[in-house]
Amino acid sequence: MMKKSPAPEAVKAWGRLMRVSRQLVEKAEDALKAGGLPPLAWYDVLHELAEAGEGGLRPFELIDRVLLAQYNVSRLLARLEADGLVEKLPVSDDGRGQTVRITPAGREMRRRIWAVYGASIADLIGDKLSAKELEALAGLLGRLRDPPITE
Amino acid sequence: MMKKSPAPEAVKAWGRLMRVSRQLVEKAEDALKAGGLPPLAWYDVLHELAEAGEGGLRPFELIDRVLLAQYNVSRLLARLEADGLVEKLPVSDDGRGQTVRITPAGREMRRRIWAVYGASIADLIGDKLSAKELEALAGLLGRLRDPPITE
DNA sequence: TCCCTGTCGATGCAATTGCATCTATATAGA
DNA sequence: TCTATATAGATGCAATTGCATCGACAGGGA
Repeated sequence: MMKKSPAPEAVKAWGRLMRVSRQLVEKAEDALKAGGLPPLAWYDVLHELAEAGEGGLRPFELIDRVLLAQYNVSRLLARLEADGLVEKLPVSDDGRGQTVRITPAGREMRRRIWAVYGASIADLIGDKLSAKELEALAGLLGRLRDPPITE
Repeated sequence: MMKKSPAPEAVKAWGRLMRVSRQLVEKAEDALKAGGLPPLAWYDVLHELAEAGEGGLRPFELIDRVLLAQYNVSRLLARLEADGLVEKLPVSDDGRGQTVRITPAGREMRRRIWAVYGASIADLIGDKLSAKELEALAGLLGRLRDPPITE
């Protein structure tokens, strides 16, 4: 079995991607912490649930949207529920499952997190690249996604 | 105090960056795990130490290179030492500190990890973008770094 | 109907991480 | 010199994460 060697350009881009993404996440998380707000993962889940609307989402649907492991979603939802940010509803046609819906308090929390998170995004990347460059970046990253996005 | 709102292009690029980087890290880590190899962080440290050569590095120098918290470096080095991959030497002119040097076994481990890690890089990004595109990506990411790289 | 297999979501336990703090040494200033 | 402050690195403890598994229900086939 033959193992590939990556091109030098690939190694360089990989290194940058790893370092930059970690730096950015860390700074965004720090900003939230400084504001007494919960971690980014909370935002991601609240965001998805807010987009899903009144119908809510099944936990397993959340899993691939937010890219978290099943047990992490399970525990994160338990915390969100304990804080009154989401509610779990039994689902009629599947006795195993449940539907998770965002509450008004959850929407408010999402808004508060966004005030800080959005500002971080503006600071960390919005101010550093032009609109064209940001689109170019998004385009390149889209092709690395799984599944890839071919715009 | 006025909070900025990010441009839509910035939000889109941010979202892609977050999702793609997590996906890629996860896949690379999975490949290592499947090969019975230690996590990426081990590679990063062994790599820096290998580059540093016989002189080794002080733990605090490692901290900003690998972007890990001080306590994580401390514990990671303890594990690497327990596995015989690095050795800690007292440093003459500073009684608080130590110098960490990679051992032959450490170099060998680095080589083994790279066989898998490098192949992941080739698969995950080398095969998806051209050399020109990879350079463009690295260039854009470099400007997001702290400190930014202006090539 | 009764398995058998698959999926949904939760959880016990071990490993890892984060936070705060500690010890030891260095350095600067009175 | 003596004291105060800063830096290097380690570590106790709590919170989080990963892994494996579990219990409950669904769906299909005999």
